[in-house]
Amino acid sequence: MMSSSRDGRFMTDKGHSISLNIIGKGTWYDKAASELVEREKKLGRSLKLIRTESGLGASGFPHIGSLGDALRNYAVALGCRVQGYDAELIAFSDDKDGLRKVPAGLPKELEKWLGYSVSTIPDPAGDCHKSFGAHMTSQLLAALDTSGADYNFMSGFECYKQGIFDKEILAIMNNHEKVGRIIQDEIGQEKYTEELPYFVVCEKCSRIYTTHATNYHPETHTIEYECNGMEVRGNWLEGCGHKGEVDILSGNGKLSWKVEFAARWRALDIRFEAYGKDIADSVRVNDRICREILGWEPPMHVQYEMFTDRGGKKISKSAGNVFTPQVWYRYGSPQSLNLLIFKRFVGTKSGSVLDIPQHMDELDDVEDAYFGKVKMQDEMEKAQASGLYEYCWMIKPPKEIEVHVPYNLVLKLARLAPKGQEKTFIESKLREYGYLDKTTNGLDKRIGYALNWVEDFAEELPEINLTEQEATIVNAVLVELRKANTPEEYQGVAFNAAKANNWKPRDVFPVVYRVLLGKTQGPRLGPYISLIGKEGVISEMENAVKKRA
RNA sequence: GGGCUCGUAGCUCAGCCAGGUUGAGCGAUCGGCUCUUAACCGAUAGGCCGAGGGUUCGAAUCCCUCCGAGCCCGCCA
Repeated sequence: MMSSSRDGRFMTDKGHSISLNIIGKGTWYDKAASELVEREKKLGRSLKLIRTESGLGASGFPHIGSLGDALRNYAVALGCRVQGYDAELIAFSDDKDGLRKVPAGLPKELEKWLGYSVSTIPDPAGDCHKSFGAHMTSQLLAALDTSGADYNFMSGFECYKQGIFDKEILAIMNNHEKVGRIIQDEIGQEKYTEELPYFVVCEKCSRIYTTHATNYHPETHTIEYECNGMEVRGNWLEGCGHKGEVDILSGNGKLSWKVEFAARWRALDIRFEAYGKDIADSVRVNDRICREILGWEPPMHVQYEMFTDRGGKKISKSAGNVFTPQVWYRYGSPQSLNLLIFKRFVGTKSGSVLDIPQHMDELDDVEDAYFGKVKMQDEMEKAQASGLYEYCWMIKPPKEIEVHVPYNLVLKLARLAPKGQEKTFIESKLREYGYLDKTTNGLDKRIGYALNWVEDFAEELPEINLTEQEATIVNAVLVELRKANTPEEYQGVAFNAAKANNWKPRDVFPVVYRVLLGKTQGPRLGPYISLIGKEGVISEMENAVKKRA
């Protein structure tokens, strides 16, 4: 039935028409939200508030992937809002988890805290937060704030303390044999056919990962445990030997991950959770626990690929040189990082600082689509690009377009810019190239990002080792330069030097640029010398010649 | 052993969800920007979309099989 002009190419040459309805803003998130709403309707659940969830790791520095998980889940909540439903992201901190490994970059002394809940370990950065876990979580929450997301924060530690999961804990413990069978059935892990899926905090040594819980007493809802040690990430944590019995509703422990998601989903009424493929097995188990033990249909899922660095290796929370959102924000805008995260829901993507220029430019492209600055023949294509832009701004896009300058151009100018006059130099060049004709909105920020980049990734200037002939050339240029006094005259010095000695200009310029910039190419000399100052250039050239001698 | 992703121009990738004449950036070649260069502008070259089958009026796109590359899980959380 569709054949109006706005459907463009969807009318085929043979006259077949294809129905096309753009869902929401036309992005993956709109599609997922739409499916989610349909699913909930079929299940007959309330649509008053649709909750999505992201687990916030609290045992290491949050990296780009941690933010990616939270933002993908947030975007589905946004998609629900676009459809007209109330929705929110639950940002759930896994701060009841124990410390399993000292994160790279932190002192070895922290090893004494291995096995303790991260909420009971002091903040390694000093007194800025009340615990190790709180410090790590706050980093991710800060990134979420910068990204523009809103969320409902919950602490696992507090949830256990307040008894939020009591009903679920009881249901799981009362059926722990069936739970053990499900785990074995799904992933072949036999551990929980013998043990209870609950980690007790040892009453004597206060550690959570050294205890084994074996006997459950339903009438008192207590479990017996023994602190006899456990292997954690290849290291043996020796137990203190204590034997005891605790109330599982006391908050003195936590559910194993193999069953905790399920408890969270039902207790917090979670309807959607995207997850990285590294925890695919746990999610599969939890789906069955949720359905078969808790009698509640688990949330809709989407599995996505892990972020990888340029070498294709997983970015690990505990590996060194963690690529955190804060690092990205130093060289690129929050929206450009949102774009990296949002542009594909499931596919592999690299998460490297090297991607920042590309994403800054790509954001300009989708901004053009949103503001109608580019013609797109296809309604769907246009909707997807401008929709993506809106999601990058969390559906609150700015009213005015920003200045668009290729990031690599600003970088190049930033590299060439004379010290102390970076901003003036870059701005004047960009004006010369005609980039600032329409607006300078956002220019300062862009220059700032590029300057940060150059400051942090400055390439070592290669040793300027002039040959005898090159030294002669430099000396000849020096002769001319001493006579010159205006930008116009500066511009002529290389040519005059060439003429006077019967060289070609192309023999002279590379040498001059190498002395001044360490490269064989560079900006127009006249204005550049005038910006740096004649005296500075003369002394640099003299030094280069002197070094040779 | 279980699962996932990718394979499209010399290179890096986009397009695939929701089928309708494959695009971009870089690189290459040539030209323009009143003298070299960066940048910018213009033009040209370059792809049986990994292979084979299926569905369809029509497949890079959906389904199956195979080949190749990579990742996750197979401790624990």
